[in-house]
Amino acid sequence: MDISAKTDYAVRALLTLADAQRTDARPVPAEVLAEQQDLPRKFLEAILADLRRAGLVTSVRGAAGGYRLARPAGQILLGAVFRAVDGPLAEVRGLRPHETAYTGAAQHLPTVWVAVRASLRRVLDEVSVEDVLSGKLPAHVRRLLAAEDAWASR
Amino acid sequence: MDISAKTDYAVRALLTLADAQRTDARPVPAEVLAEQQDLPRKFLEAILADLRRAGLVTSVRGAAGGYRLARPAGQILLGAVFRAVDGPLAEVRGLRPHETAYTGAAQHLPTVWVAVRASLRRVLDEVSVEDVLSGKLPAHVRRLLAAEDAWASR
DNA sequence: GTGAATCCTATGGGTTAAGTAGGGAATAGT
DNA sequence: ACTATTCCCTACTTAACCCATAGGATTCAC
Repeated sequence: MDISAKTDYAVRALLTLADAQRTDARPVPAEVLAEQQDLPRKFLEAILADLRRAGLVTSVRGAAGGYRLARPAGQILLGAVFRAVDGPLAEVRGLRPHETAYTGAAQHLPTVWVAVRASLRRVLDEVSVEDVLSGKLPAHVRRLLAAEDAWASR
Repeated sequence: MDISAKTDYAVRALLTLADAQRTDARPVPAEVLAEQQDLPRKFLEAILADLRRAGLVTSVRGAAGGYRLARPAGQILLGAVFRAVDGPLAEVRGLRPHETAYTGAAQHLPTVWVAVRASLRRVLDEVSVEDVLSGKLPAHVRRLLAAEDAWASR
């Protein structure tokens, strides 16, 4: 699982947007988002375009323009952000996990790939931008973090 | 999460190897593994070299040579296979999840990345080659698969 | 109309993924 | 000793992708 710079930037931009909207309803220019999280502005623009096409943000053109969350931060799931900028959560050689097929000793492998995807969904489709902003993650996610070596390398 | 062809091939080769060893102790040539799972032979050779360096298989050179599992299939975890051929399970812009650092609204983001990694570990570091071969996955993995839409796209 | 901002298309450089090619080194069977 | 088999190693290729950047066209508040 390589979380791309694109996805990382997208989440950070949305967090910054969510934070700004708590005190100010005006749209936030890409330039400001880029500054606050130290992101390359032109690249960020392309990412915001993806997020707009996916319906996660809305944009306002012209002077005093910028970006807004398309809905409350609590209703924007990280899974949606991943899919918007990087496509499906899990793929195996370009196939969706449930589309893979094998013969012989590898017969049951699709089950494993589907389980991998399901475990990603359990995190990404149940954590919202609001959750991350406030640091209050769902209980079952906190339970994952409680594993003794969750913060250690392997 | 893109599961690479390399990783896919590695797991399939190990499954085939485990299967063969249930009835025959002789080492299995790369050519045979390639045939049985329809993998490009030369590419597979490179992958088997990774697995050998990681201590997952042993090799025997010369006529009547081939590959063997370095230990019982029940003691080879998928996580080890992933790491052997593709490096760390999760990375963010080239960093390990626990090494990421952010300011401002993204403060709590490392927690999320660590949770993502933890959830992958819960599957990959608890399922062995033997489990996949027999189709008998651990209970908590089967529970993931029981989610109503585990097999559906999103 | 002017300046601020998004939107669109094109482009580039570097890295990686996936696979190929060719031959050297070891070994079992004869 | 010879031969066929098989692993081992280095180098190469080809295409795709990732991470941007450039330059302008369009929209809009004032």
